Amino acid sequence: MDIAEVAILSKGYGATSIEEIIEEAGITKSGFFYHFPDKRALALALLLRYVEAEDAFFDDLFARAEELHDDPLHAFLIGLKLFSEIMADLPNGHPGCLIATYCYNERLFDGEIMSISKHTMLAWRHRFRAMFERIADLYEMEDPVDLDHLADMVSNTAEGAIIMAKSLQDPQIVPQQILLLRSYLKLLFQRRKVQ
Amino acid sequence: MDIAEVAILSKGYGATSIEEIIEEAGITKSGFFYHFPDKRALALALLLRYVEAEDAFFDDLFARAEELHDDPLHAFLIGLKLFSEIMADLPNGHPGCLIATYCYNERLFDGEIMSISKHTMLAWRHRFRAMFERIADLYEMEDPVDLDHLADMVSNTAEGAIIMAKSLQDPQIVPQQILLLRSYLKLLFQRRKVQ
DNA sequence: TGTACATCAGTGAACGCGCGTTCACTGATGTAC
DNA sequence: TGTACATCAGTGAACGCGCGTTCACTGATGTAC
Repeated sequence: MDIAEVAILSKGYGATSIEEIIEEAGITKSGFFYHFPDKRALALALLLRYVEAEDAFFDDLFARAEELHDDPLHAFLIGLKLFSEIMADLPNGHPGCLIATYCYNERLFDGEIMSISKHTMLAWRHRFRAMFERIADLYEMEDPVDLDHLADMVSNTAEGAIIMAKSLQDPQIVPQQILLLRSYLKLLFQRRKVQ
Repeated sequence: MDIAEVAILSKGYGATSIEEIIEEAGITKSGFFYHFPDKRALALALLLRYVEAEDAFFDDLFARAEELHDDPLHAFLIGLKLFSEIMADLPNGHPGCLIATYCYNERLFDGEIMSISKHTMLAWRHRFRAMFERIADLYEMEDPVDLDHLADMVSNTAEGAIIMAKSLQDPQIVPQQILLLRSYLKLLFQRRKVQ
């Protein structure tokens, strides 16, 4: 249930009881255990669903951006702009990243969930690295940095911004920080086009 | 107790029981309640202690950096370099940020704890903003960005990197991301010194 | 078309455990006179 | 210096509650012949 995701994102996994999820879902506790063998199966199902949704989101986002500009750098910059606009328009701000919650609850989970988190982060690294490689083929970097680190910086910015936004109760921090990442990439690549 | 901080950082507040804290501390449960009126008093005490330690850490760090260079930009870049080196040398990586844990457990806490988190983040913003203002007096920005956003980017980078490092089980991500922030500031300010 | 059975999508009541909290107490140390 | 009392730093046992989980069950729908 989507209700469970909201609850876990605002209270943490260990502090979210099945009781309150089913109450909001209007189901009985036995009904819950009909669908999930135990509580960690819920955690797993939520994570898989979340990862899939995020992947689809980034697929769409950068596909749209690439429609708008042929150059990989400008397409990426447009993608970040679109990303920041979407984040700015979320009525209650970004609800939180499940992977971040799970990572601050790591001792509660078995290896499987931590392994999925890890591989999701690695998949994001590869996604963005591939995009940066295409950019670096066309543009010389102003300050040579590792492309894996740069790829991680995209996830990093989002994860950090979500925490800042929650702590400061200001959802606009997410789009602001995305635009700062965009500013960095502009300065890093834009100046020198190869040949 | 410091034991409580480690436990909370790896399991979350709601999922950390007093029982396991006292077991590791070698104290009885009644002994715990002699020191703290209830569990949330522990959360509060830990947060205050954590914030004080972080503030002292940044005071020291940038004081040392300013001893090494008079120019505010170069002093800041040196500070970030030192920061990244300290993070790289932590044997088990950064244990986690209490504010981040608490923010992903927000529904468990009263307004006081969330308010302290918020004001701590604001204090960090002011700290870094003041440093960027001194830099911006001497250097023209290559891409004009809001100094509050830029100040937030420092905390943002650290918060995000801690999550990435935990998820990917690679502590070196924290220093890597700090150095990327440093790279951005170099490109943003370094090129054009005023007059 | 009717009957028999199987599966699906749950329900309701009960379980044992561990949690946060309370409370009456205790032995060691400090202070007054 | 000795005694009386006060405070400090806990202890031990018990509490009630809510949690995750189990299990025997039930009514509605689907399928076979």
